[in-house]
Amino acid sequence: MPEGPSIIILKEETIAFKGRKILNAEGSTKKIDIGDLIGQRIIDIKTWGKHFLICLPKFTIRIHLLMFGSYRINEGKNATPRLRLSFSNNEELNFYACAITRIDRPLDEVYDWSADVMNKKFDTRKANKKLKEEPMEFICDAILDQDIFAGAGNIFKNEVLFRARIHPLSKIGSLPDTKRREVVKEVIRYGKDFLKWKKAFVLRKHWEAHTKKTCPRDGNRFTKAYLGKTHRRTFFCDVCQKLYS
DNA sequence: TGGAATGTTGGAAC
DNA sequence: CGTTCCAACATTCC
Repeated sequence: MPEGPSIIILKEETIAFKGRKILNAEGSTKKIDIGDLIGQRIIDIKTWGKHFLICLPKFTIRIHLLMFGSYRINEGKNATPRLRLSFSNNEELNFYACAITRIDRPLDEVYDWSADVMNKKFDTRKANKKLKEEPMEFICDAILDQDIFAGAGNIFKNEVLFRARIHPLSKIGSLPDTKRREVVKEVIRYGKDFLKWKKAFVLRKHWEAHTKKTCPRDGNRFTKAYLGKTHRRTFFCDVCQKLYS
């Protein structure tokens, strides 16, 4: 479900609930006091990276779908929702297997919108600067760093490195300037492609590296390895993806 | 059918 | 005290 573009789709599907009053709230979440939501009006719906944000007058509900989270709009499914919001006209929002937290501070204090790869305010120069400040980091870790690329996930990582022809264990500090900038550019470009393809239900069809066995460029067998700080699965071509070390 | 996967967190270990 | 490591969580698919 959940890399940045999927959360954009979630927002588009729920933005009509902006202005609606929550008539009832229930669910199995223990991280927030659900009773506080009842009677509140949704004043906005926002996203930051993989965070889905339901803004109420005095606080915000943050929903993170993690790896397995899901949602249903105006219907349920055969599972206990972590959070269900009910509205007039029998309309409802259901969220399952997600992490829910409450944010009491102003969102502009909590979030740097210019780090969100799906936000038009994303600041390419800042991202480049942050990358430069971590020369010893592997590039595969940097792409997953939500402080630099909020919303980018493991699919982004594999696809972006393939597009830029960079080996995942390249050190940031060893990348030529043009290559480092290319990474930033490709993250944003892949975000747009991801959103477009996901909406058309053809995301997987367009994977060039993620889960793939052979390189579409040269036919070489992809390497699959669990790399970086978080040991996430990484697919890459030893032939065409250059190691900068 | 056991294992793995688009992810994060919190606490233990050092 | 900072950093690193890992278990835990939870659902779906092959």
